[in-house]
Amino acid sequence: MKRKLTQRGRERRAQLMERAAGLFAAQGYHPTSVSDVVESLGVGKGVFYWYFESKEDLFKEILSSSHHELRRRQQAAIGDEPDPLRRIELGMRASMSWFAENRHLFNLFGFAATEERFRPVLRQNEEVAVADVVKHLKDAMAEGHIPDGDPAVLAHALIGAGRHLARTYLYEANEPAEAVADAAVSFTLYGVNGRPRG
Amino acid sequence: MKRKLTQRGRERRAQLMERAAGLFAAQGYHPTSVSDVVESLGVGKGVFYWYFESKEDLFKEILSSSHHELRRRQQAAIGDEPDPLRRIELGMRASMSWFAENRHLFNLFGFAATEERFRPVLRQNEEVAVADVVKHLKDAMAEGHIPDGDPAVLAHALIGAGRHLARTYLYEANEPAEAVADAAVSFTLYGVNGRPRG
Amino acid sequence: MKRKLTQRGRERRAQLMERAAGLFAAQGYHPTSVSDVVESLGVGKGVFYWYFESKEDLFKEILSSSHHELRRRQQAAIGDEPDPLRRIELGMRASMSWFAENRHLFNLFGFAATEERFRPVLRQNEEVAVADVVKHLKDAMAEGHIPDGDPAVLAHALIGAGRHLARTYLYEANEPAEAVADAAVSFTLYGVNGRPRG
Amino acid sequence: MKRKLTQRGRERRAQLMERAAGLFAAQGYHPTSVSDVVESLGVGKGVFYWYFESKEDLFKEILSSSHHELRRRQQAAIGDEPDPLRRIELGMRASMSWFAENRHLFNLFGFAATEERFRPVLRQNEEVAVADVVKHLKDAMAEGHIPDGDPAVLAHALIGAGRHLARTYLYEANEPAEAVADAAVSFTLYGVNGRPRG
DNA sequence: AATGAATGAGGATTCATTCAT
DNA sequence: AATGAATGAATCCTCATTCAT
Repeated sequence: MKRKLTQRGRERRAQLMERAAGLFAAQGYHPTSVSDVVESLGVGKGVFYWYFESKEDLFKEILSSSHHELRRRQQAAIGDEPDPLRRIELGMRASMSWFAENRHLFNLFGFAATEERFRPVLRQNEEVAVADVVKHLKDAMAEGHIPDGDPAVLAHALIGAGRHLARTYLYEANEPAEAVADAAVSFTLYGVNGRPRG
Repeated sequence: MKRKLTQRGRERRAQLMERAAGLFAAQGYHPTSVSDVVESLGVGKGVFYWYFESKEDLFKEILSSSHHELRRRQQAAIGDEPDPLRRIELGMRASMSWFAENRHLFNLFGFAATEERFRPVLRQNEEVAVADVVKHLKDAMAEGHIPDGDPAVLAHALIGAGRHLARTYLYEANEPAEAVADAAVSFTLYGVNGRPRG
Repeated sequence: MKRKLTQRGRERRAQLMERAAGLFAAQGYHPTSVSDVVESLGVGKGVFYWYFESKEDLFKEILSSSHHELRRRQQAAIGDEPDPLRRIELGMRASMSWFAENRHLFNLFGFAATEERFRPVLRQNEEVAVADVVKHLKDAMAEGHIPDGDPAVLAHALIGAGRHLARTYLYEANEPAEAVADAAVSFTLYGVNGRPRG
Repeated sequence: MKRKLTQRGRERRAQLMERAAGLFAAQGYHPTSVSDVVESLGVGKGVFYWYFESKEDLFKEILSSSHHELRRRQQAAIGDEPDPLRRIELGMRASMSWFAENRHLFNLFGFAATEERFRPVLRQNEEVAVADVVKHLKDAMAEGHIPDGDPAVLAHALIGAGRHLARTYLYEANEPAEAVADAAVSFTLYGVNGRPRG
């Protein structure tokens, strides 16, 4: 598959993904047909299969490319900040603002978890995310900012907490991203340190 | 619809629901066909439509009847316990053990949230659950066990926390129900009281 | 099949036929299910198959028994009237009043003509009706009331005209039966004689 | 729906309609399945739903497009004939020859009258037909060719008579179209004038 | 790159009919 | 005579995918 795409081709592809993500989130993956997607863009069906191997493939692409995008946001926010705990905070804030802008994706990830064939993508996203955080945590430990411990467990907890807060307060309760980010950061660092810093 | 069912009929119906719930949880709602369900029971396709109006109807039935069952478990556990906080604790423990036995339902509820037509059922379940807890909380406030506050907010928090812990530790991490129940109870009462009791 | 039926049995059977005729006329033969019929009477499905071999059989029964009923009405009206032309007139008037009372059957006969399997019943009804009229016409010719001619052709014309007038004015235009009968009788005798009797 | 069709597409669509009309007429609407139609053309099932929304939709299309075709025939026959009574005659003759070529449609229209959902289409066809004739009748009255009267009533009578003659003599008795047309025209003009023109 | 057309397996649902009680 | 339950073929329709142009 892997076509070489022109600029225009890349735009078309992105357009299809975005439209599909919106429809999947609104109506569900299965209730949304490939026809729905292409018709809503006013193009023929061939277009779809020019850019994607299958509907399933498209969905997986959405899942992983969303994660890529989120990660780019985190990295941009972190820049070359030297303090590892501060890097974690910046990443968390960036994530929260991205979640806020992409609330509809919660449904997609929620759905993906219910079918076996999509779980591998979720797992892979997860691994990448954990590895990122683990890196900062190890640095923090090495530099003595936080007590030693299993960085993977901490990373999972941290990510899980952030995601849960996002889902609960951004998606379900519609709170402002700023406030949720504050809560997440505070909880995160508390948790990481084991107790409030005096 | 509303048929008069004999004993045998009620059993068949329950059997269909249980089998369908299992398949839906394992493969997803859409990928599971009505044929899958009836064939796995070795009965004709008509049987399904004798007991349910549609596949959608069956799924809604599963959602709400699961909630009914959970609630029966809570009520049985609570009995006529007079202390309202203790009632909450008993309810939480009962829920946790039910969650442990019905881990597969997490997938169903997760999926239900992704399609508009199923959300009303979820909302209704939620309302009932909240009302139950609110009752106990009001009693606890009236009797001076906990400070006054908005009982609905507390109830939501309590239920949300319990459900999240269950999903995280029972479903994803496979911890023993007992341990998770302890954590949930402790967290719950902390939260309710605003601080640890000395 | 041919069961020996008790009085109650005959009533049940008649009740089923009447209800079915009503539903068939209102919704169409195919869109009306056997379940519709029995449910609308609040009885089980077994009842239906106790009295009729099949849905098709029931419909044929309705067609031919309706015709029987009409014929009984005609014969009762004719009694032992000696004048053959008067017998035709009385038969026509009786038919018209029966048509008026059973307007809904037009739909059934109209439908029956569209499916091959029901046409034989219609044809048989037709033959009986024609034979009846032919008898009177032959008498009228023998007695010199009308000129000789092919009585079968005349009978067909006569029946066709009557039926068309009934459909047009009773069913579609909702005219009173009396008036339509007058028109039919007048037309009929005109036609038979070739010109008005001075 | 409303697709843009290529030449080939329009042909396919017409082919489907013609084949379906034939099968519906021969076997009845309900006994003819969508599979029957597509299989008899050796095409896939999806083709049907590419061109029609549903079986019901197709049937309605047949009903109204048949009427359109008949009307086109009438208009072609009438051309720019200036005499309104002559226009009616030409229309009647054209209709009769079209009826003769499309005898099978009698069954379809007969069936359509037996189910509520199809009656609106029949009614609409009727209205158009009546309006056409009314126009000519009004002209004829204005020009003094026929006495004043309610043109709608006359139009209904005229159409009804023509249709009945067609059904009786073309469809049931298989007479030649010419002869039936003569009879219809003669009857029609007699009727319109109230008596033969000297 | 893109379109209209076509495929055909698969899915939900209906329903005439039969069966056990 | 009658009921609730069961059967399973048949039906309409959908839709991911492919093809010809």
